[in-house]
Amino acid sequence: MKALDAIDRRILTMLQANGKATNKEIAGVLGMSITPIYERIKKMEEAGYIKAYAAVVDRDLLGFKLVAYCNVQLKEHSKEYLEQFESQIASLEEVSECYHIAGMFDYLLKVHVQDVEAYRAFLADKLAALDNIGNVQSSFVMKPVKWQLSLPVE
Amino acid sequence: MKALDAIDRRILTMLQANGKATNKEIAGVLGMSITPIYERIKKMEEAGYIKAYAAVVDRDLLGFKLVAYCNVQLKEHSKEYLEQFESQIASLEEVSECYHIAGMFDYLLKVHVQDVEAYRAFLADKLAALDNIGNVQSSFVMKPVKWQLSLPVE
DNA sequence: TGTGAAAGACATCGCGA
DNA sequence: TCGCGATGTCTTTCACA
Repeated sequence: MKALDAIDRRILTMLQANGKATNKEIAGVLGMSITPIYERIKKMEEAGYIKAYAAVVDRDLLGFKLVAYCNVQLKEHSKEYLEQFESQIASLEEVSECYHIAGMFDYLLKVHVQDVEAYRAFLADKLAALDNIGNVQSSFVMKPVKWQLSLPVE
Repeated sequence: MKALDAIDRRILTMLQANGKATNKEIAGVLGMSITPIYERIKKMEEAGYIKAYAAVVDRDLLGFKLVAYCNVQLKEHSKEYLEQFESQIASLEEVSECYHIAGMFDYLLKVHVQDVEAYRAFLADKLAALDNIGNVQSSFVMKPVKWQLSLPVE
């Protein structure tokens, strides 16, 4: 697929804001008929520009009262150790995101738990249970100031 | 709305994985008919358990080659300064997430930009242009190890 | 590429158990 | 609360400009 044009990008913006927007709605806003909208979306899905559609749930209502970002420094940095750590971390359900980062730490984890006690249990029983964990520094989210899934594609 | 039961949670799991899953598909998996699925989803939408539906786009394909987490320490911490910083940050399109955190810094920003130069420009022209910015420490994402939007609701 | 129309699938809403 | 059936809407495809 070629690069996206302005129309594709406007469609993406609308779908990021509302994944259930109908082709008809989009066509109406863009002043086009339904078919080209349908075909453009299909192509962007096939080309991977649109990776998925998802329902966004409310963390608080579902009882995940505590979100923490957890910076981790490993002791050993050989390839085997990194791969081992990554596969172990990926299997922890509390960890929704994990990045290998460049900076003062090796990995950054985003952790969702019910409360502070659950976070303590996560650190003590799961994270610290892994070999090779060096320094760990946690930041607790007190207030989300901004959260948007969408990227400014236009 | 009362608390979610096991069926609601299974529905949420499916919708988090695929926001376009049809009621028919879900009904089939859960061994129920379409109507109760439809009504349960409707109730979860109205009660706010489901906040939105969104298309998930591919950052890399769209040219956002650099993701950075940026820890910010402010100089002044009076209410007015915090509110001013938050409203200014929220208007920056590079910032997809911003949290007021407890820990070694005051705020954590997630920043999406095209490349390192764009990040430098963001820091120099936008972030540093704000009053009241003290210490700033950035971590660059080298490799996403795990990324999931969904929460383990079951 | 885009438009318009037609067929099929789905969401939505009564009614009954 | 759930299951079934009717209706309107959307998706999907096809012929054509």
